Amino acid sequence: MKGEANLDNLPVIVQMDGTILLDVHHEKTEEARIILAKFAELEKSPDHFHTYRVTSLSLWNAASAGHDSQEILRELRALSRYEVPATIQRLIVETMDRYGLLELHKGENSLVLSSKDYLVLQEVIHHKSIAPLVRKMITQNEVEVPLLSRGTIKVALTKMGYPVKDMAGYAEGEPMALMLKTRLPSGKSFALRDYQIQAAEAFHQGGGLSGGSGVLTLPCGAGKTIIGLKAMELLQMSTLILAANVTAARQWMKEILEKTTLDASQVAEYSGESKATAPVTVATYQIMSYRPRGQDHFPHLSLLQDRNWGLIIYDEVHLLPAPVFRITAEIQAKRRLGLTATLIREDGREEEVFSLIGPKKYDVPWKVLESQGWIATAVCTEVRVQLSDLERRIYATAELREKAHIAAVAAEKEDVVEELVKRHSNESVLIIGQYLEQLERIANRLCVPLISGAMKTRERDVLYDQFRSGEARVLVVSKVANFSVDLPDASVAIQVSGTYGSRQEEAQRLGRIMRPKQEGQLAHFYTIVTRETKDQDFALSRQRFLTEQGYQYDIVDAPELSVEEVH
DNA sequence: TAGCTGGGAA
DNA sequence: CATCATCCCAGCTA
Repeated sequence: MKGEANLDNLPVIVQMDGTILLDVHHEKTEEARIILAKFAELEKSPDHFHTYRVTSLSLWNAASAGHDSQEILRELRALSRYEVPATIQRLIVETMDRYGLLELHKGENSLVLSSKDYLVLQEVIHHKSIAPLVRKMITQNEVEVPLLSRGTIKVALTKMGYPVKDMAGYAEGEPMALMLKTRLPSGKSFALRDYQIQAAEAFHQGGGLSGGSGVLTLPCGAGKTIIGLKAMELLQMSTLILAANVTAARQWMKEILEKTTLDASQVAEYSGESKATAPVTVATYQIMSYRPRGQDHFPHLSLLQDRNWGLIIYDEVHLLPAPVFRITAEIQAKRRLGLTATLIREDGREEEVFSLIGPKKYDVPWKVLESQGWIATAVCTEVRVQLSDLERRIYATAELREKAHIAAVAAEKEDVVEELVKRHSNESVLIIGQYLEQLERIANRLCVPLISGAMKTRERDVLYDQFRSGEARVLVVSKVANFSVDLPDASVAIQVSGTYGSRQEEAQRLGRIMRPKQEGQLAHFYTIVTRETKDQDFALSRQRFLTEQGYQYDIVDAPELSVEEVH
């Protein structure tokens, strides 16, 4: 397996079982990564070869984003060291070509499920999950399905491997005139970036048919809100926006008032605090999924149907809770836009996002935005520490569930934090972790403030302001860092511990330092990991998403940290 | 009526 | 795999 590096070699090896190996030490690695990201998911990222896997979903998303199977094959062949196995070529072509084999159209007071290939249609309508939904045959190639089954049938068809292209169109919502401003209240001129326009148009194109529902995946800091506003401008219809928390909801309202011609009377917040509605209403996921104790209905969920929305925006669609999925299945005639930095859900319900919100319409790899200067160039480093002898003894005898905790709060991590803060003595530093006791110790040792969930919003704001102005250079933050939109940007982030293997958490945290820096200045992301423990497994799993996006982690052992670094 | 606190959910 | 978040509501005070 040792790379007898012949420079003419190519970086990719496609194996018989459908996994794809990527040689990490090859001049074409970065180029290959961008291509693989279109249609494959990164599975493992050990030191020398990264493993990708093509899944049905990754291929259908690729198909939906406008790539065709021949293009994918051509690019894959051009990167492959050996011939791509015929079975894998066939798998890619067959899976991708299945997307669009079935279509859903609008009929008279019903839906029409059709296929060019009547055998495929026969096969699916006799399946036990589909058969009860079929009302009658129309022709050999078409069957009638009730309007109300639109969501159910899409989920069922995806599950059985035949994703249907939904061409049944949308209900026109209540009209609402708005335009994006070209000059902001501050006096600054305002224009969308090319990729923002492309993303909004990728969502909208096809107008009433295939366009109008789908997901856009863009890095943190790429301006997802602005793309949402552009979609609203393209549609000119009343809009319901669902956000992950109240702060994010208010951020949307602020941006709408600042960047569009809508005024305050046309924008409302629907949350625990305010139950207002308006042509543009912003609500939280939590209020949608609120259920009084002991009852089985969701009193606020009807907001989705109460008004004649022309568009529903699902911000951070990877966080969408189960009840909202359920109701979304019932409102498939409404246009839906999902926005996220990652399609990964830690609960594995990616298929439902695909079926019910829509397939992926557009994405930009982080590295591409980095090369265009829209986000900072980040250097990721994994620093490995060891348990002390005492800790090791405790670890050895601890119960499985205790082990992760012990490894995560290893004392040596705190030395490393101090060292890193010293090294970046002229930069703003965020120290992010999960265990409060550990964070408290770090804050005390460095004499810097700690922000945790227990701290009142008002107090947090004071500290955020000090951090922004440079009065405070270092902040220690708990999981609030994962959600708080108000958390100021920094140029260095140090992660001391994280949730199990949450990939999206890692992405959020890196996002904290992604705002473009002054000429030539780099952003630094450190993650501190305890060697030979659970901590290391978790770290690997967390890093998968960013590796997929083209980031590489340099691995450094803690004692060597003080050695002069070359950057 | 606003503002705080505590419980419960997932 | 447990922990720490968040949000929503009810109930209290003034």
